[in-house]
Amino acid sequence: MPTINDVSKLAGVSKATVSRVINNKGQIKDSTRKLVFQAMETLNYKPNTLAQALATKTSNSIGLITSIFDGNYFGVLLKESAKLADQAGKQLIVTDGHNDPQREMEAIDSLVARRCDVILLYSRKLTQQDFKDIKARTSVPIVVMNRKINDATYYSVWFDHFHASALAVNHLLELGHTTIACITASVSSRTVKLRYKAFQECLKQQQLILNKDLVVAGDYTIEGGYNACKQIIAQKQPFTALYAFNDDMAIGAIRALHEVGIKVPEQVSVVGIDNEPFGSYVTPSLTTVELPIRDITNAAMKIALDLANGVEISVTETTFRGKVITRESTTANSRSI
Amino acid sequence: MPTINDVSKLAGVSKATVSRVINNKGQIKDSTRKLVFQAMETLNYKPNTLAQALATKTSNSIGLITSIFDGNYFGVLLKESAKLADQAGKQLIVTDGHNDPQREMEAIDSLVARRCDVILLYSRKLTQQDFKDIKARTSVPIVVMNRKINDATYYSVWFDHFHASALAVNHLLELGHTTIACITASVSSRTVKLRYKAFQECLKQQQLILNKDLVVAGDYTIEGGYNACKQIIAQKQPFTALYAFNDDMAIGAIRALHEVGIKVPEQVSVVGIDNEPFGSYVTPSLTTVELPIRDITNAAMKIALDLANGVEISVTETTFRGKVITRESTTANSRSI
DNA sequence: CTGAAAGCGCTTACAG
DNA sequence: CTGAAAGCGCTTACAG
Repeated sequence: MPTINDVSKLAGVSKATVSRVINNKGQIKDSTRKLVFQAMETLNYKPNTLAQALATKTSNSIGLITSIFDGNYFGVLLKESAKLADQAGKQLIVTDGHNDPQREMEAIDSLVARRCDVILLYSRKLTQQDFKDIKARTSVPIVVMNRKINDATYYSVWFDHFHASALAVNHLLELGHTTIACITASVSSRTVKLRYKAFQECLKQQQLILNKDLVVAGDYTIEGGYNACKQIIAQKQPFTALYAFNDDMAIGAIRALHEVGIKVPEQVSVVGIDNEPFGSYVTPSLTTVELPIRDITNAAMKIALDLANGVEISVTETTFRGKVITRESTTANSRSI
Repeated sequence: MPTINDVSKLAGVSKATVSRVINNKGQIKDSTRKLVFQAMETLNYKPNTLAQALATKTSNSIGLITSIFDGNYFGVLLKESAKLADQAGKQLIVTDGHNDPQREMEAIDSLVARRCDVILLYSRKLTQQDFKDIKARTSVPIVVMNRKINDATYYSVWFDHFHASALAVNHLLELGHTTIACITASVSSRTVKLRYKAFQECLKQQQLILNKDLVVAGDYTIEGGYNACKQIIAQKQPFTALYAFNDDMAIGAIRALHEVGIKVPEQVSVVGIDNEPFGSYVTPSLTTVELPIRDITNAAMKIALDLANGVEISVTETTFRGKVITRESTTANSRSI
């Protein structure tokens, strides 16, 4: 690979001058600029980004830590991030947090070691204490996605998962359902806790009793939803609605109900969360809560890029809310009419 | 951020010695090693990866260029890559090729400028000539995924898309279908061409006529398949089977058929490609061709890591083949019995 | 408008 | 076993 020295020799100027034309800085005679361009051209020279980073102390890179790699949700998150990073001339370094607090910490260390300008952390497992510890170790700005952080030194962009969950549950309640089965998630994340809490509170508000036999944890996959629903059915207890913590599990549940001859939505209404694209194409089409993943990604990246460019940022917390998409899988509770 | 100099001062040794303990190279007295470790600990020192890269001329990073961000397929590709890179102590830099040859070229340049040890290129648009040009510009090893390259200086790992397509078509032919509608793809990629060619040739082999009115292009989305199928239906020409170039479009097509009262599979059999997880959970469940995306990613990453580590590699081309997964959406052609 | 020199934070022969 | 010095490929005051 040719270096700046090769270019400077061929062009017959100092490397300082070459550097200036590369970065378009300072005054340079047109004729020498031309000379340098020619030399770069014939050598097919590309400045070594690593050396530039070392000299300027900015790496022009953004680190992204995530543990989610499934579904439309993640694809949008990543495509949008890559696009925005690209537009800003930054490179995106993607790291798997393995859904484990320890590994997420290591991922941060590794991105810090690489001197990322800023880190995007889509975290599910770190505790508030962990977040404190991180700040003690590094001064690299961190934008946390999907979590609300009680610490003004963080920038966080998150979904109001309590609200999203309440939307789903209230949708069923409004349709007159009073016995609602629930497929929660086995991962113990803040998101799951908030969603479950909303489920409890919404029932409570209507003075309804939460039957724990009708609550089973899945693993966010279609199959997990299928299995969880089988377990619920095996309880042999009546229910007229089912709420799954994501669309994949809702689809699995519908399949399980279908297999034992329970009709959706005539006998059981089903609602999910995520608004996966296939939801409007399955039969029956799926009622769900849409989370604005594109918006959240854009907001997070905008903050990240501002931070990388040293722009002052005043808002440290941004909240996004979902909305119900009503389709065929939910209907009024016939038994309560 | 503390540097190696800070550590060396605090520990009272030269930075050469610090470097040695960091990299565990050469002989070091236990006592001084301890001293250095202590200093690193109290300063919370992390070596600057960029400086290391500059000094050693290896960046310990792998570039990945892709244009696909949808579906399970991409999630597996990315998760697997991230995991393997991580295990090997490499970082993964992800770049969007924007499904455009020009942009893919720029993406390569940018990864080369960052001195990636090796580049993984999931390309859909570059021509054989483009591949030649790239080689003239850079000596960074490139592993091409999803394409067969007629150039031994490349390493390529690809699906036999002709074969996969033939599997789908022959599956329908074996069930006695003779008039088969086809939802192809509007993107003009090598993959699409190969799949269409297989469609043509399989029909030809059975001396069947290909009715072009029954061939419509979609855009790989569910909605695209839905619209394409509407167009096909609007032709008012009989067909007993439909082959879509991916599962998403197949699902959309089933929905369109459903809406006009055409029963799947009783009146029309439908087959897709990809084996998306939801395929076994929709109604009717979807017959499809599974492409071993996990295998192909592993193979590509293994080659990439070997290249990064200077291991000699003898195989420059690896081919993977899919297999039919038969489910409910296809059945024997009743009219031909 | 341009060059010589110092510096970014590491590694690695070379000497001892 | 350890240190001084040169070098990786850039940038950027400083001088002229």
